[in-house]
Amino acid sequence: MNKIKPRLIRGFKDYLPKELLPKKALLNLIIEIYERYGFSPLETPALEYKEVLLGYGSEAEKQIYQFEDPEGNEVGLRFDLTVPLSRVIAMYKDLPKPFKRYQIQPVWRYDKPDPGRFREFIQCDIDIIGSASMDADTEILAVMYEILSRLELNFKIRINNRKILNAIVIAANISEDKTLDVFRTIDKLDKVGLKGVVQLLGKGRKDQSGAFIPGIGLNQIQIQKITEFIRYEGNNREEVLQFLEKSLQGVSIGLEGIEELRQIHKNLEALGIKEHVVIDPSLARGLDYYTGPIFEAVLIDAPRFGSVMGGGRYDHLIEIFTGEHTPATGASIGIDRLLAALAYLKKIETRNSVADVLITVMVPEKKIEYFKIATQLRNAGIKTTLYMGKSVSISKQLKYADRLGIPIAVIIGPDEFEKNQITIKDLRKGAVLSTIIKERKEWLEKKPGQITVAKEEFVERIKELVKNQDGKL
RNA sequence: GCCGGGGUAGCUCAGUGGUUAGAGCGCCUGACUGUGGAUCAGGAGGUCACGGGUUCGAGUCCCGUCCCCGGUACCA
Repeated sequence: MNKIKPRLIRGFKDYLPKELLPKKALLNLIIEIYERYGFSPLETPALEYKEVLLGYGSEAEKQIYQFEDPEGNEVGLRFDLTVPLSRVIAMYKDLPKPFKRYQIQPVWRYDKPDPGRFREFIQCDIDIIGSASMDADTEILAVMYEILSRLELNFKIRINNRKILNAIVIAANISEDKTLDVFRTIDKLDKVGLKGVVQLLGKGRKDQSGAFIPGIGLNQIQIQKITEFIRYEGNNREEVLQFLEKSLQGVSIGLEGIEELRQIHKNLEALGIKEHVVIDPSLARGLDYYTGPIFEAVLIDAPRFGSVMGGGRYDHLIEIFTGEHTPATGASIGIDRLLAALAYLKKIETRNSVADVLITVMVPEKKIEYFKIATQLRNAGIKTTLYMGKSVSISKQLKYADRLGIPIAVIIGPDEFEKNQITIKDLRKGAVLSTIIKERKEWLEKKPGQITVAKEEFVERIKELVKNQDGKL
């Protein structure tokens, strides 16, 4: 028989329990917070009509997985969650507005896979549709702030405003068609540094591999005007606002943007959010649809992972579908990046099993008794697995628990059955001891983390042990 | 998309055109009285990415394809 060669489609990925367990824990935390802020869940189909997907323009076309379905419809996999959201807003006109929703679903993009970047990935979006108020932007920021705080991370949320960036471009006397190029270049500040940005705004630069990247071709005066803003660092939000007010006098779009940030600033003060959220005139973000405040979160202790959350206001996007002015603001969490950063910061636990308890089986004839014990633990809400392998060796079974990362083993052999007792073993304690103990005899005698208790109390004792885990995800 | 480097055991990698392709780790079995780790003894595991070519002979040289890595561009 010809074996089928097992292989994955390029850019796609399996999630084994070891990776999926922390990912699900993180998603649960995110959902809990989204809902606590009153965002309701929304799900939409993976497939949309191509016409819908291309609603925002055809630049997207080459990145969409598309095909003709058996009925002859031109369809494609969604590449983001904003397009389906817009369609929903346009289709269900009786939805009370402002409409607050979260959506956590996979999207597909046919672009080059990179380490940590796949063609199928999950987006975790929150958006508020139908509110032009800065209160909506504040709420989005508050959610981002709360998630990062709950993860006990050292983070910074940078905020800026597209109106301010537009004003800078106007103040620097740069032609309108170059606006977006300028924004994208500013967006590279973290990556290439101020010097690199200056080169890219002007003639261009050579990268590490020696390749030449052409610049935008601005003149010295224009470049200087831009750098004046992006190199500015204030001590607090108020200081940055005053700097901007002074520098953008007379550019009305800029003053409008500053006023918006001032309102957000006041709201944040009222919420007690101060140092972690900063106004940063150098924040640009690459997307062209942003119209107002924009935000981005970075982890100070893991800067190489880049932004882990981002978003902003997009007041003109949804009207492409609705035909009427529909202001909107929102944000998205880069869950894979965030997870990678958490792993790097050693803030996630990696195990191959969800189970907290393995019940070892030494006397197969008494399997009904073992099942009853498993049931007792399960009824108490403890994730329990009963050994199902063929070995009756306790050694094998403990090794099985060890390899799966199951922290607690329950041992019931002839002695325990006779005395109506149960032995509970905390494998984490042994793991610590094993680095010290060199003699097998001593190892066996120590029986680390092991207690034998009356059957009546074993559920309670295990509950305590399960609770006693560190605060990792 | 473009430039560069790579693909040999589950993992990390050695292997000058010349016998039957190796190592370390991991895995499996056993010993050490009903206890993970350590130790000891044994074992399994390979289409040398795939296809073609050169050659008496290819893991090794050449071409193509696929995939991975680094850089760059793009990223709703």
